Amino acid sequence: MDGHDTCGHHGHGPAAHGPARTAELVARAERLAQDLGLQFTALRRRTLEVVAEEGRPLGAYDIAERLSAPGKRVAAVSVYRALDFLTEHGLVHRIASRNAFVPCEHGHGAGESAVFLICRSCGSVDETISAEIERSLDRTLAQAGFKPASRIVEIEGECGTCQGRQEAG
Amino acid sequence: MDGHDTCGHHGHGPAAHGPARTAELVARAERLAQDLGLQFTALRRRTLEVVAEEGRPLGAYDIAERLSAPGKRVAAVSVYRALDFLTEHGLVHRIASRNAFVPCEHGHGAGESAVFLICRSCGSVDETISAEIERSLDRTLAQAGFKPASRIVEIEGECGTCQGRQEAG
DNA sequence: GCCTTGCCTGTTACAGTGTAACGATCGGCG
DNA sequence: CGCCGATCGTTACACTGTAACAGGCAAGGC
Ligand SMILES: [Zn+2]
Ligand SMILES: [Zn+2]
Ligand SMILES: [Zn+2]
Ligand SMILES: [Zn+2]
Repeated sequence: MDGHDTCGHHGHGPAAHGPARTAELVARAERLAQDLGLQFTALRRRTLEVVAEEGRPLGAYDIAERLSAPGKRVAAVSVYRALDFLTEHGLVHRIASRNAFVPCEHGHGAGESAVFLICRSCGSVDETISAEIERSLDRTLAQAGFKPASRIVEIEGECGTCQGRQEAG
Repeated sequence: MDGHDTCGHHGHGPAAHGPARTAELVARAERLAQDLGLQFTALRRRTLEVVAEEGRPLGAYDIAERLSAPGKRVAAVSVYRALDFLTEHGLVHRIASRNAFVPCEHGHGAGESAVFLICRSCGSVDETISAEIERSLDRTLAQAGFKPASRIVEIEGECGTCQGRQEAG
């Protein structure tokens, strides 16, 4: 019953989606690993937490920097491998137009594809699911005789919060 | 009356869209430059021709290589600038998921956004326009209070030609 | 216990993508 | 001529992503 709630703040600050969302995602990852016999390792967990706690798309090198400590440096290549795992299982999504990653906000199956609304002003990314868009796409693909495997739908523009801000300012 | 004709071959070979399509695109560019008082320079023209004559998405560095002659090397940065011009005016499109560029096949206005069907087997890219998808997207965006500026819709999968090929082979 | 196997991670090196900055060139205009 | 704007050449650099190889570690068979 949440739909596309957008959380009301849109990431105007580092607080992001909060620890609640993060814990939810981690729990989902643990269930998933349990069920499929996969390893939800410490690196994968920390990578997921970093992505989930940031309120905007993060590059792999940014993630590596956040995971690194003065004595313990995490190389970007390790982050890429963790991100491969997380994206394959739908825990994070890659934003192709930004070369960056965001946490999944919906727990959708592999069949449902998401629409990403990317704000040019504040950099927030909102993930929504629309059955109507799915149907339109499926119809067009069937008509063209094209068998889809993965879908990328990314809209750049201005989110509701930033529109109000500009009008008021 | 062409719609999404797909040309029947889907780029299975270097012949691409043929010189006819290329000339058509160049003519469109010249009209556009004439009307808006822009400069359709030699570099921009040659870049457009290279992209149009290839039957698959080309990277900027590939384009630079094709434009270079033994004594005259074209740097990638120049190609990027030419591509900026061409994409801004809808003559070529950038495929975000491939970091590559394809010629526009439709002459659509800035308002109409395209759907790109990218075949994983043969690498061809088919550009289609669907008013139905546009409407679905607009409705979803309006509902979310999001003001769109540009849209990216890229579907990866298998084109009709390659499906038939695999069944038959 | 010990060895093998598979998976994950660390490390290095490298290829590919994209941009910033500066200077030269060219054409239009007073 | 001198100025100005746009384009282009050149260099240098930052960012993104992958290949290849070595070490660690847990599980399972002997
Ligand atoms: Zn998701
Ligand atoms: Zn915003
Ligand atoms: Zn087009
Ligand atoms: Zn194909």
